Amino acid sequence: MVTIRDVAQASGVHVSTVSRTFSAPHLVSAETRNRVLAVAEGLGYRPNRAARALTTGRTHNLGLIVADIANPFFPPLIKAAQAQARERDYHVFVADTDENPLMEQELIETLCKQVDGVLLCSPRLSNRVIERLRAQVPFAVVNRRVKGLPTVLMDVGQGVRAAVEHLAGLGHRRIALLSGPSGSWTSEEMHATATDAAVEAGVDLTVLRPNEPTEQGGLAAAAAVAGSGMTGVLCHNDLVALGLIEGLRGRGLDVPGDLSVIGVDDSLPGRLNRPKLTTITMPTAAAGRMAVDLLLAAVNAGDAGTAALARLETTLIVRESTGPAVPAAPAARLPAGRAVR
Amino acid sequence: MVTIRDVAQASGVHVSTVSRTFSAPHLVSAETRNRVLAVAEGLGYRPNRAARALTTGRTHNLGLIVADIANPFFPPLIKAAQAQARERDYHVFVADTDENPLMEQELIETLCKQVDGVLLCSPRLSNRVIERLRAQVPFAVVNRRVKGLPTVLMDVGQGVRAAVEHLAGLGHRRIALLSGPSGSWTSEEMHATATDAAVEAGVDLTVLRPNEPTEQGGLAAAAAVAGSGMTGVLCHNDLVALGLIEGLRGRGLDVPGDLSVIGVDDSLPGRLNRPKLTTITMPTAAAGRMAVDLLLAAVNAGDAGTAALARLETTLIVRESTGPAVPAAPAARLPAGRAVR
DNA sequence: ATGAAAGCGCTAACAG
DNA sequence: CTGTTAGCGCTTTCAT
Repeated sequence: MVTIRDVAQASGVHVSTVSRTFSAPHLVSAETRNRVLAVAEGLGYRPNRAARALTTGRTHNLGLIVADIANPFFPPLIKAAQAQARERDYHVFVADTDENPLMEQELIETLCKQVDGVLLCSPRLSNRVIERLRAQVPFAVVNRRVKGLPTVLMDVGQGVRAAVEHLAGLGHRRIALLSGPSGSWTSEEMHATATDAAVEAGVDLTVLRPNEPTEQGGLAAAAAVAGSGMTGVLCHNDLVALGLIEGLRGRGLDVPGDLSVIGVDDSLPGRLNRPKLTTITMPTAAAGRMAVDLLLAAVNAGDAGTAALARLETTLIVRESTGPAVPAAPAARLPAGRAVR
Repeated sequence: MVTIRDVAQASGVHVSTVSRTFSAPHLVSAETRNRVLAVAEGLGYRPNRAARALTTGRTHNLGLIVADIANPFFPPLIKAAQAQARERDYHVFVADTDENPLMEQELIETLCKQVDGVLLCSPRLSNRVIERLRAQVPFAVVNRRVKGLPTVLMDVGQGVRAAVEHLAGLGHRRIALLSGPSGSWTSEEMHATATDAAVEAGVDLTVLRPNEPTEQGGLAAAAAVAGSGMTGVLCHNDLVALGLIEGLRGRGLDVPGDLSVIGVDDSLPGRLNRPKLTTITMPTAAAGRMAVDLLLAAVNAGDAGTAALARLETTLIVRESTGPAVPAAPAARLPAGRAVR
């Protein structure tokens, strides 16, 4: 292993000069700097960040904790966060908690010594625990409100409102919300906004909860939806929507012919599905970048700065899984298109 | 920050005793050990891994480098690798190269000082460079053959052979291989095996290459496939297959009615698609676990051990995107089902 | 602008 | 079994 000492020796200067060449180049004469740089290059020298961390207290590492790497919601976020971090000369540890709060806590505690900050994505941990842990290491949070922490929220409410209006506009009078796990900020937000929007649009909303946030959850919910008279369904995410469509199909129901289904995430499976899923985009990549920047800002500000809160817009993308309502029961048949409102 | 020194002071022993309590407990009397442990617990002491690394030379970190986190092939592998690593008390840096070899090299070089080993997944780097870099840090490789390096191969050949036989059995006489980027081990392997298998099965194989390994690549290839007389297509991965199906559909061609399409990966989008994609499973999770274990073995053996090579089996999963061949041209109509062989 | 020296948190011989 | 000491690679005063 080639160290700062080797470089110093080979270029005939003291170690501190080499150190400065890398961490405070302006304090070194151009001539010396170039010589040192050349020698370092030749020797293949790379600063040891761990050793540097020991003196500076800065590891230049970040921790990124997610519930489930394999959930298609996360990869774009991870990718963006990791890219943004590297842009800022940070490396990132990625850890998966398997949706387990204890694992999450354990992870934070073992990771915190090697990172300058931790990014929590849709954490399952209680706010209480997060607030306690926060003494150990700076946090930033995605899709969760924790008092005083830098936060990035993907404002699913906007999209939900648009989705409800879209369904109402297509003549759907009875709609369902297939809610996700309770305790999730996104779930609560969806629930609250959908309830409001339904009242405003004059449609009837039934909340079915909680559902596994997976294809299985959607599949299982098909039983409750089919034959219930509800013709429009807003699902917790694309996976649930896809599962629901599958389950409905198994019961001889067509989407969008018989029912309209909307997902959330704008994930790859939804885009590739037939019918292409009408969905609410979650700006996951932007959230990842943003969160890294807020986290880094918090890290560099110490406890000084006020915690930033970024709300990212979501929008409804209308594709093929929604269409005009077809009354299931002998109800008044409405003209196709915008019947209500 | 609470250090080993604080614990030593508070429990009335010397720092080295505290150190031993954590890194070599058997060298400390039960009584002392318990006292130290209790004090440490009370103070919330956590060993600083970076500092430890400085003396031991072991960081207990691993680097995991992939071409594209958002490609659905990788997340299950990342998840499994990361879980396995944690099981062994290792943390993992995850980095995305954006399919860029230079980025890959740069990443390896900056990461290598903070990790005990690097896991390269489907690397885009040339073997020459990898072999040079290997002096810096131990490697393990997934889906690439590099002389002397611990390797995990997902033996796509088995699946490809089965796929070709499956198509032949369904009466397809002219089949296409939508190959991926050249230089990829998996691509080459698919190419070689498909060629062999086609000869053995007595079918005509046309290789279309190279294609972007994405939905777009498949979509673009639809033009070349439609009306070519080829009725069975084996694609580089599920995404390509899905794109192809989409493109075919746009040209009024039905899958599996008019053509049969097979993917590779058994990814989520393929499972959720209609028709459900016939595909070759890639045991990505197993590969991730395995690769971590081989890497750790290499790390602990120094340069001693012989480089292990693990070949993981792949198998064909027949779902809905393949069916009996329907001769496009006035060829002899064969009985449905297994017509050939 | 550069050198000297101390020290970050921890481990690893070596004594005792 | 425990204390002493030196040092990992690097940064950072403080001198010069």
